Amino acid sequence: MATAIKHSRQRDAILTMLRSRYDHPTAEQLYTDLKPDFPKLSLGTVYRNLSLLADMGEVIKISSTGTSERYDGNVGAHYHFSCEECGCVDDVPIPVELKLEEAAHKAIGAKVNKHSTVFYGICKNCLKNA
Amino acid sequence: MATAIKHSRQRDAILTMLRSRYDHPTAEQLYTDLKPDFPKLSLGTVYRNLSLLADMGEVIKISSTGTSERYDGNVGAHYHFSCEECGCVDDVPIPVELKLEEAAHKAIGAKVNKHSTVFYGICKNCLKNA
DNA sequence: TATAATAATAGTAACGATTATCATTATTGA
DNA sequence: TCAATAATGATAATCGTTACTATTATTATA
Repeated sequence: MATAIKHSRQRDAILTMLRSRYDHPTAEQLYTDLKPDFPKLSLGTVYRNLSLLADMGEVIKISSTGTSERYDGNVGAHYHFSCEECGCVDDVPIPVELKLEEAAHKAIGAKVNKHSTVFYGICKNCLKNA
Repeated sequence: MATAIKHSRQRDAILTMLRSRYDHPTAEQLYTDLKPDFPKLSLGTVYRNLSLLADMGEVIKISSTGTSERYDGNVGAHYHFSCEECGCVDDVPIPVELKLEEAAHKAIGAKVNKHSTVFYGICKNCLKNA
């Protein structure tokens, strides 16, 4: 039988924090920001819970050009923008073209579960400072 | 002044091989497949040239969920599909929605240079074997 | 064609993000 | 309260990628 999942204050805190912010933090950033509340928190615990939450569909992992993965507590379909200058990742509030998934399915015969779109360029802030 | 670029048989071979195949190989795969022709080839050389070629716009780096980056010799705008079962990455031959870039620009005020879309699901082969 | 200047390579060490290990702690059901 | 066991914290290990450096290959010039 599947292993039962037990509650954990750390996991709750990770999910709560992810849902309360919109900067799509890395595991390291979450670790740093949760440290004050959990002085004994371990980075491994953050990673372990993030992948657990991702498996459970509570969290989304954002893979973009750059070193580390970022996480998002908003699991609804939406787009992201990644700044090539400062590395920030923002949400892009425009309607998601879900019909592309159907088109992709027809084109290659695969079962398409989701799609991920990341826009790349220079963010508003970096444009201003240039 | 900028450092001049000298020819290199290795770089040519990497680019030629990338352009001749459609499986979006990793640096490691390219290294393995080029080894017979270049017995002294170094993995570092493959990485160095891939990022050089990417900077020159001759090659595209595909970031998807999974461990290593994949590379594509087709630099035209197109979509990719990543199989959650076998890990293969295929092209998705459907028209690219370039107007999304304009919509993204209007929505967040950023300068949008490009966008990358990856579909996720189960590929045709894996569906057949299931 | 030989030579000098220097970019690129091969080999290897270093690095950083992520995962695995394991003794200890926290959660949960009885 | 207690027993069973999942989760943690601390740390080691892994793996993809980058950096370093002596040697080799390329290229322009004499």
